[in-house]
Amino acid sequence: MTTIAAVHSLPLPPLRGVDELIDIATLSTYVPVTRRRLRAGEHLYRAGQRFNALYLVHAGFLRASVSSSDGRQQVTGFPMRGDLLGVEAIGSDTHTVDIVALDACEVLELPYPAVMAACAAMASLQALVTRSLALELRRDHYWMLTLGTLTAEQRVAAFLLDLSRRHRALGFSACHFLLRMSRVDIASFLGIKHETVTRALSQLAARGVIAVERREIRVLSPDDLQQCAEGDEPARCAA
Amino acid sequence: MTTIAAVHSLPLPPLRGVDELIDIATLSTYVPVTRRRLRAGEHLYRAGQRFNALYLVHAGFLRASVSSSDGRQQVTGFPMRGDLLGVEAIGSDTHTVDIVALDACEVLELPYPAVMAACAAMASLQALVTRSLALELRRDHYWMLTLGTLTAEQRVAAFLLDLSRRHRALGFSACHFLLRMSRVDIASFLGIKHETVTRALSQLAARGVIAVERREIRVLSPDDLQQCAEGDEPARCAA
DNA sequence: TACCGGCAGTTACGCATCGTTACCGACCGT
DNA sequence: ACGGTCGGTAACGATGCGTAACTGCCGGTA
Repeated sequence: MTTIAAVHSLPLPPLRGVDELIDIATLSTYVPVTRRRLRAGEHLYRAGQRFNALYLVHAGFLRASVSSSDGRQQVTGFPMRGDLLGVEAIGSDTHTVDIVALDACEVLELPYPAVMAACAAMASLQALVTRSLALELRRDHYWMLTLGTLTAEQRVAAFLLDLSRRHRALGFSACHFLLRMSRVDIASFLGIKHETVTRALSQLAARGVIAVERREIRVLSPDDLQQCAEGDEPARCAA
Repeated sequence: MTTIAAVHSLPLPPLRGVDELIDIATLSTYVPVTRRRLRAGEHLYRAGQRFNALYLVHAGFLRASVSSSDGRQQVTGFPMRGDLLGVEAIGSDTHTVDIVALDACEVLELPYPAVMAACAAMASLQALVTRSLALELRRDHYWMLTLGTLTAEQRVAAFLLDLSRRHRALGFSACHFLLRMSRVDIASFLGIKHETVTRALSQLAARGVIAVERREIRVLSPDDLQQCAEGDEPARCAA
């Protein structure tokens, strides 16, 4: 009621204009863009390190996480091609997030003072950075909603659905892909335990919604998966 | 080990430079700042509405929330003086968040195209907006960590601690304040049920850490509260 | 190639935390 | 005085956690 329920299109697309940003950045004489390769397990940067560059993911999959002084750790996302990393450190002098490559990655390093200087000269670049920041914020809101209101199995379904869509947006198959991250990583991201992730995957597989073989996922019925990721029970047979 | 555990100072301070931004904005001939008053329960804006301004909270307390098409709702924060609202809509043409006043509020409305135009002319204003965005992102990361790794009671303790610190940062008392939001709001924010919030508050009160009388909170022992909000059990007597 | 150790993943079982339901009291505005 | 909303408490039960054992894959090594 009231005006219209808040239906912001939730499964947010990755940053548009990746190539646009690449063009802008590389064409700019202000910004000396360097290409950096990472092997699986290698850190792009760690929390506490001095912040002096933004990074645009060009290929590969990564994991972002934060941790507290008492040792707790929380995965906050799984960046892939098109995502701009490091923006959360703007205004701080050190990073607050750990970024680690899950497989072979290639990122473009944009030295920070230079980027900001270029932003002052190029409104389009500034807009791109700001929009990237805002997009990230909306993405976080989506996951807060998901983690705050859904059960363990629904979270896993929502996670797969998100991965599926992001893969499609990058030109990969939406119904057959590889999980680059471990069960533990998924569990941390979703705020549950890794056994529960396994249980949920098995459950979804048992219902024929997906097929799982270790890290290989096949989405057999996207509609059912969508159903599983939503608020209410998907199949209430007899009650 | 490695470099040093990721200990980014977590209970993040509210945006510094509130008055700075006010000055910049009001002094600017580009931005026609208008003051807007809200009564308790009134919306500043709703998800789906056209995005055409940022808002700087000057006085009062508000509640931010997102919701999904299937009716789920999640409180994402409780903005107060110094917070810049609407930034998450940058790059979108409609809002994705609901903002409602919890008591009498006063906000400064900064028409959006004008602000961005002013940003182009004033690097300091641009920096302020960008930093505000990044700060919000780090705040979200902190709450993801808190909600993902702590038990219900620890979350409530962390919530009180955060409120306490924000009050102090604004010049209010850190050990005696009023909850402007209902138990249901707190529960939604923390990803638990309102009865559990009540239980946790009662439990903390029983231990003498705080005193609760409806919405009136007294922090009797800040250190113990801090202890309760941290990873491990605060008091392991015999085991 | 064959062996072996280690890690990731899976499954089962018992249990604790938190959700559910219900009821009651306090405060608010009309 | 009244009804409604909000808050507090308690009993019950289910979701998901902890532990533990087992499997299979992959690395190294001889």
